[in-house]
Amino acid sequence: MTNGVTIGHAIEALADPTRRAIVEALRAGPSPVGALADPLPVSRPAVSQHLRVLTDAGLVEVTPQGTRRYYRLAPGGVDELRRYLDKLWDDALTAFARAAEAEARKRKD
Amino acid sequence: MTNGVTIGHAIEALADPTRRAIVEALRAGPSPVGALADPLPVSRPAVSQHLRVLTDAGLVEVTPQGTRRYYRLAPGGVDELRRYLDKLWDDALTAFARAAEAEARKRKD
DNA sequence: TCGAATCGTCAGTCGTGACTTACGGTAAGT
DNA sequence: ACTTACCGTAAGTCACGACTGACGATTCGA
Repeated sequence: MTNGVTIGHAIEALADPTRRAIVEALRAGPSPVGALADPLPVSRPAVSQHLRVLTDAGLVEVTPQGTRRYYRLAPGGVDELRRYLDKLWDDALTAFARAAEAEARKRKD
Repeated sequence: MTNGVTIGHAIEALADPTRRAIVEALRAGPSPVGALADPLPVSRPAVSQHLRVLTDAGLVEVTPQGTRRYYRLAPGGVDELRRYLDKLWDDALTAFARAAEAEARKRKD
């Protein structure tokens, strides 16, 4: 798993409540920093730092446009996390099935 | 979104590297605490505390058996997180498509 | 019944990261 | 050119959580 670090970064990025709020806001579409910070209970520099973390994690992307920078969700980064959890869910189910089968076999004697 | 708190707990639980290592180990099947702590670079009490967090998040479940307690992945908890990311991915894609369409329309005049 | 094994909890330490204020830099409008 | 708006970065503070060591509880085997 060579990209496990990246997945770790993505999960750790989404772990912070403020960062999740930013991501939630970006679900509606691209937005500049000020508009993101406005409804949030933290300062604008704090949002800038969070956006930095989200960008490094590959979850958001930027497009400078005049004096403001529009941030948007990066489908690729989200997809990577999604695949990871899909695989984890698969393993959880097979482990569950295997345990159930072992239980049934033990009950039979 | 009444269960947003639970999802937050699940993501925050998976944010810790040690906790992710525990989850990775549980992918193979149920395991007692000692066997989980053995290959890890932390003490057994630390693993116990991590399992407590994972249990509260609904990601793992316990089955006491004699003096030892077998922990296993909880497919339901993982599935909840999976659904959340699926939806997020969906929104990211539609926002992306909408932005592309707007760009195309702007380019046309 | 007595020792050994397995585990959860408690109290305390310590590093990490989220936050604020202040500052500098860049682009648009007048 | 000068002002205004928007933004990233730096330095410093502070709370939270990950970890350890010690202790008590429970269960099984001798």
